[in-house]
Amino acid sequence: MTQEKYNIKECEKKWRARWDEAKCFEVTEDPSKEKYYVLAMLPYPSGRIHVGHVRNYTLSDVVARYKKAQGFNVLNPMGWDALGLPAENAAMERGTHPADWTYSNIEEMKRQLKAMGLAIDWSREVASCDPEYYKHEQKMFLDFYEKGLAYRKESVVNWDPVDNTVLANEQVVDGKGWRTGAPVERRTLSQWFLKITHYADDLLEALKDLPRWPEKVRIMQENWIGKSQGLQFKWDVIPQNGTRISNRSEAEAGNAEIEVFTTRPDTLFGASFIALAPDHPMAKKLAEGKDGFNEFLKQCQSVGTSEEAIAQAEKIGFDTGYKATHPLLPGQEFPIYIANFILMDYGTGAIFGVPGHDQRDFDFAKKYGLPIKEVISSGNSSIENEAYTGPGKLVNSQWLDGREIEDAKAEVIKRCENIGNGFGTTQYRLRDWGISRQRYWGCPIPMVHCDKCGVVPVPEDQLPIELPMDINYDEPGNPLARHPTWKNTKCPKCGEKATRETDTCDTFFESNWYFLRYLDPCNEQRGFDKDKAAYWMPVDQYIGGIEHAVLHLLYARFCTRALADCGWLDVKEPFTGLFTQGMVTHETYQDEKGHWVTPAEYEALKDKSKIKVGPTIKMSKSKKNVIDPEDILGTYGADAARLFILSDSPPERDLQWTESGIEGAWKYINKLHRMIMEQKDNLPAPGAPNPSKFSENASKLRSATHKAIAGVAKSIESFAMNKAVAQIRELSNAIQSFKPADDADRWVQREAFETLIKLFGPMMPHLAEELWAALGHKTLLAQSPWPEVDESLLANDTVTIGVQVNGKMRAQITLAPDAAEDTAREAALAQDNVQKAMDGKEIRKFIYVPGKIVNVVAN
RNA sequence: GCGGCUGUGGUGAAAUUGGUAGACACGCCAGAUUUAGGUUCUGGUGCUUUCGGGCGUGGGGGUUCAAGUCCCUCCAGCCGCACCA
Repeated sequence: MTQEKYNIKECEKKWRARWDEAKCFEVTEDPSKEKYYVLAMLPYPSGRIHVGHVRNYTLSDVVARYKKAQGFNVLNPMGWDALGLPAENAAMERGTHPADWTYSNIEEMKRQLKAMGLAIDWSREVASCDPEYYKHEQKMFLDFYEKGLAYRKESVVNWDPVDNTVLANEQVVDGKGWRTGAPVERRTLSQWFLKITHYADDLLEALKDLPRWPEKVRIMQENWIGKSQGLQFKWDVIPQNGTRISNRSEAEAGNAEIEVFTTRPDTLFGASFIALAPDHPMAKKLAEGKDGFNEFLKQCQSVGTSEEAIAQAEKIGFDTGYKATHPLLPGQEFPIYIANFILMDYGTGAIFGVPGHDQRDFDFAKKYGLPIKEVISSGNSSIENEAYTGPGKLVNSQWLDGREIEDAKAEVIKRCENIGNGFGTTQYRLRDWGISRQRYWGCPIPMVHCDKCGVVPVPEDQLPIELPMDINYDEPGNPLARHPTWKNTKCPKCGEKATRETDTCDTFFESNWYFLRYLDPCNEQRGFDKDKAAYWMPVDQYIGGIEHAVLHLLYARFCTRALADCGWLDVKEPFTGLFTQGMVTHETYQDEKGHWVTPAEYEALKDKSKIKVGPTIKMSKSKKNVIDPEDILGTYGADAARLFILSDSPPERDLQWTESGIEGAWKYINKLHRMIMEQKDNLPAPGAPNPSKFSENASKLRSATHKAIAGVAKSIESFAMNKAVAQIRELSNAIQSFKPADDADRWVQREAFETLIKLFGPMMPHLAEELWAALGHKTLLAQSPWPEVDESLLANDTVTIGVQVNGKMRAQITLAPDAAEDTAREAALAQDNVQKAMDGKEIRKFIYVPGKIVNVVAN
């Protein structure tokens, strides 16, 4: 028998055109409706969409369409994170202009995304490389500068020698550039910084108010911010000749004190040495010219660059010969070392070593023969072989003896404060965000350098500072800096000749606020209107990859706070809900020679026996285990791709892309189409009155239908899309096995069909529209509400429960859900298997949980 | 080293507050349709068995009438951070 086949390509195209005509997904602020802001992380326009994009945007689309059906005013926008290095690399390789490359990529990717049938308000599309976009970013920077949230300082920076630019701390992974993988070098440069540390505590504390964020991401941010509380105080340096450093030699030495930070002030009496970071300013002063110092410094630098290598490296130190004292430890002198395990970046770059209770100090003390004192004891703890860091009470500590650790900490801080040397303080691991990049394809930093006036901000009315279009990549380095005229300008203050800042912003700046630009994308005067932000913000559901757990998500949280402080909006926490999707993985294939083979090549092979099938791993170009979404959309259509992505694997977990999986989805789509097309002409008209009397089978189907409504809604809301798909398939199975006998049955069949269509609408929107129309509806399903649940149909008349004897399942009985215990007992004991298992033994206990279980305890 | 997550059939996975483990699929087996393959439809499919049963959620132990779920302990894999004082 020939079937009327579902013409996927034409139907999908048709419905996308209909949605466009009806402007289905274009929204405006509507105070009468509750808003819902769905945000998917915006793509970088690399040229082609990849399967990760398809997963991301399918998820956001299901949420958007579902919430819209629920009656929310849903904003679901899309844009392009369009500044960045790949454009420049492409420009160098192909001789095109980064702008041309970027805009043609955007066009291509937009076409691909549109083929997915996403419920996006494209009228709000933004591209961050548009001067109309970065103009507002420049204004933002000026406001930050005004508020002291942007500043310039000379600092040691991470230099990526391949990309020829600076990297933020967050962009250095294992001592290597996050993009290039090249070992980063240390350079001293004058750089622009954003004062993210100003918000360190708020960024940390507010994580507690983000219950709809994954725990994992909150922990990662918490660790990144790295708050620790302790005492900062000073030790006096004694010169080698035994007398205190005089004022004159103090001036020579620069300082006669060493300031340290500790989280364990309680262990003060366990101190046995002072240690400075090799790049500590005092280190040079105390050790310069001494025998072996230069060799020591060299040794410090020879350690590998990876974090792990640094952490595992042997602890080495250099004895300066100087000693230090502290007023709370009268009569004691402590040697001052320079040690490779002390970081200049953290705390004060100096510590006092307590070998008994810090493993690093312990290792160091062992090596250099320094005293190891026990000052904390739990009674059975020991510092014989390793440092003791557990709980206990203070010992060998004079006026602290017997105290609890926390108590002792407070006491030492108090005494230091009393003698005017030191204070309780908080340290953060978080550093300010260095945003200067020595690249062309970024947002120009709107600053001018004037010989007379110094650094002068560009006046707002001169914005945007646009990138020049006539650039070349004939030589390495920043094309902006060597452009013949661009940087020449006049000082806004004195009118004399001046030079523009030629550094551009880190491209993470653009993604700091794009979700705000979506709210008001055509506003020329301001980045966005405050009232619009008041309506739409915060983002209700943000969806994207885990790789942005720290970088982007922390920067965006910072930026929203900074903007709030500059009066741009009143919300300071941008994303109330966050969902991080898993990766898309695929099997790997290698031929006899070990060359990687693509899945498409593998499928096309007649003889697959010579191919070695390797592990399923994240799709990567180098392993060639990549699926091109374009092929999938072309072959199976958008709905099949979307369905497959939502089926089986929970969205937070990795998704294994398989040929059989996508085929299965495609078959199901055809099955649904066939099922409804075969029956549609037998059904009553849309909106026919409820016959109110139903056969038993029809009642069962109604019950299944309404259970599915409640079940699918719950699953979607908890991001269990795989379960939602399973519930939809369960309903369609029930419908398929239902054989209508009369008009009432056919009414029920229509109800079930229509419900089914509405339930899979968010997932397979094209098919849903097609079938919705086939059932005689003139309206768009995309504009129809979610079906209502008839609660009375959710309860079962009877329920089948298990009967256990001594905890082992022996039989099943069917009862009313609220059947009395006597009824249950009678039914249970009437079962042959139950009698057999009881083997004539006496009933000691009879447990009956209505609707759940019977357990007969007999012995 | 520290922190987190995960471990359930051949595979992806389900399983309210502890209450019939394996829903829904993929694959596989058998049958029907088809010239054949594919599609489609029907049935079966945790392992094992002497067909009575027995055993099953990474291993071991515990609590309970009852444990994938709670507690203790060990193991494996993945991810993040890593000399942070």
